[in-house]
Amino acid sequence: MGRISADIVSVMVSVAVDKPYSYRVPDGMDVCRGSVVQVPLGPRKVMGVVWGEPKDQVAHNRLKDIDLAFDTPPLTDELMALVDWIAKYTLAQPGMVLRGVLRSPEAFGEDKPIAVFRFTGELPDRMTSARQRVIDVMQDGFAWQKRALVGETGVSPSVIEGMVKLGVLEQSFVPPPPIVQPPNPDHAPLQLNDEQKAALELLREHKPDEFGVSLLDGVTGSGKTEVFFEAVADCLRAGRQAVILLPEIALTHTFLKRFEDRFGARPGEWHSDMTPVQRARMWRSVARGKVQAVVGARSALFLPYPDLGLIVIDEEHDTAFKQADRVNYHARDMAVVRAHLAKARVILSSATPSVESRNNADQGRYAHVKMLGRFADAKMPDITAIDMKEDGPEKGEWIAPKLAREIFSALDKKEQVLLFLNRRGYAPLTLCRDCGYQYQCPDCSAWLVDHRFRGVLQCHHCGHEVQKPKTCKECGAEDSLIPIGPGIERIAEEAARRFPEARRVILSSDMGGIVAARERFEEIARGDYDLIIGTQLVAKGHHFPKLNLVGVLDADLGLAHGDPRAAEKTFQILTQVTGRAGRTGKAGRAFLQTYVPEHAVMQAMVCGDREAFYTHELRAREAAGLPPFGRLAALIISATEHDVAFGHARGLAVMAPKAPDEAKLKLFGPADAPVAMVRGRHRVRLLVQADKQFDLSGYVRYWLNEGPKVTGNLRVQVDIDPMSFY
DNA sequence: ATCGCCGGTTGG
DNA sequence: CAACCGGCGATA
Repeated sequence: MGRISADIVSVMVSVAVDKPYSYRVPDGMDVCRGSVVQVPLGPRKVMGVVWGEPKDQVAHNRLKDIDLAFDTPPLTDELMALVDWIAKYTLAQPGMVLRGVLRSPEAFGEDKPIAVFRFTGELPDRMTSARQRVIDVMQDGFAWQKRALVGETGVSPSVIEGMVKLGVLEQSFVPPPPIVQPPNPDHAPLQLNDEQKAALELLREHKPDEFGVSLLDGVTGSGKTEVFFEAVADCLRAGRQAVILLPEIALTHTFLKRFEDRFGARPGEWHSDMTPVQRARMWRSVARGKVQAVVGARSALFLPYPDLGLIVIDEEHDTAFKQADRVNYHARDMAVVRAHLAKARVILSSATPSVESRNNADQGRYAHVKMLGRFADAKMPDITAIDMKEDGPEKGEWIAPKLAREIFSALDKKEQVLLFLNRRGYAPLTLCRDCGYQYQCPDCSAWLVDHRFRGVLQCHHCGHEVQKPKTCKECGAEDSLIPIGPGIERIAEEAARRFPEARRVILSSDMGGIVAARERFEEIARGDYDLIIGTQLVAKGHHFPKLNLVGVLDADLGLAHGDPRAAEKTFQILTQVTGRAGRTGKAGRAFLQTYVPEHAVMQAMVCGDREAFYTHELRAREAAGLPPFGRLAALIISATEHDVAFGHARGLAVMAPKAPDEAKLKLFGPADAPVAMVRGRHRVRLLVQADKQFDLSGYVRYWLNEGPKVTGNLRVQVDIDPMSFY
């Protein structure tokens, strides 16, 4: 459309409405498709984007004027098409998807000029020592910011103001410096080994201005980052922007430093602990083409790059890329969509690719770039399974004797040891020895987890907490509560008892947030600790060069549950966590405590045979028609009354439209969800399975439109391509 | 008669 | 999504 001559346009507002609204363009305002505007909507003002010509006729007296058009480049057709595509695919309202693009309303102000001071050459009538010091540092003739000047000279700000009044200094305003310096693709190219060179050549088979996806499938320590940095350099040389998406927790100072070392400038950063002002500046700078490379968490995918050329998804298998609230999207899949629209390239990097990506590579849809680490100094860890049925720990202990012996010997040799247990708190269940009462969350079907450090029992689904009672709240018995099963705090307690000499640290996501966790990672890498006791968090952390022994206390994780991805998740986390051992030069060792040593996942781990795992898992998925060979959609119907939720779900089930035979449509449920109640809402689940080719989004949309009306406190959540099944 | 809460509707 | 509107039960 370009320049719009019509005086009425359609505007997508960043509110949960399902289609664009019409607005009048006031005289003298200039807008085009993609213009970011503010419009009145009912009693308030909201952000929106001019989506095109008006589609529907709106009565003239109801039309309102656009308030203002922001001074920012219009959104590209590519980004607008992405919003439409995601809305259609995930069944979210397009306005809500747009909200993820226009993250901060502040983004559209101007950059504030900054005040600087210069020495005029005039001397004050009365010289003081403070004034002299200021003049001394300003002899260089450069402009100084007040803050810097105060820091340099130690004088108070009022001295500077006084010197301005006397005409000794003059104040002026300059535009703020760019948010980042441009990265230089040729700053410090890395020395690649033969395997890395070969991988880079394969990546380069995709032309820089065409769509293409590569799976960079390389074992831990094979040097994938260096390889995709070179692909980023190629993209920058072609004059297009590149973005690297990381799971939030992996977005550390260390990663940014590596980028800076390679490109001579920091990348644009985008993550959750930026202030709104930083966010606004970054958004604006990206939109104006002043940022060539961004490193960020999942939402960095939605920044307004003028000409995006490369998207790297590091740790592509990580479930953190799936957003589970508001709009249900998987950043990895949406990256492929965006790249398709932008004629850009995608690199999916992982040591444990998702089964989906692996299958796409096997089928030739993605280029499969393998790095098996034969040329790097990385050695595969030597993994042993400990059969808990035969060689389990003593009663009241969780560390098997064999593992304990290994820990002693590693500590003797001054090697770091990691004990991994994916369970926060002290004990997952508390019960009364006298009456048998199990402490349960009042609002969820879940046990309350004993968090002994804080003295509370906590629900891990809704966060509900109670002080741990002295007497049983059911029978009143004193000191009768006993912890059942281990959590990370209990392992720490056992470790303190058995390895008192070791310098120990606990790492868990409920202990201080992302920033604290990153600090701990750096201390660990420096060697400040001998024994690291951690949850999932440590698997995603950074490289620990001094770590040589890993003990996985419960390798079975969620294998027993009905989650179709349980085996994959277990394989990925075990590979990651055992891969923490012995990364520099020599092979580390890992021990898996398991009740099912014969399970395919354990066998693949022990034999170091990742291919065996993928072959086995792909075969199992194909036989069951599960992703990537079939498609799934999950519907969670919830309400405060169980019967209401269940009744609605049953109503939906009987109304399910017929699909053609080749769709291979199967409907499961309704059934209570595995976690049947969360935050006081009963949850009932419907699961739809269909052929890979079938338009499942379209089917579900039609179904919900035709089905019974959602009223009262009923809620129907749709999750296309669900990743978890709780 | 009035207040406050809830659920449902609307917004151009 | 957020504001508003109307209905209804609790309250003065």
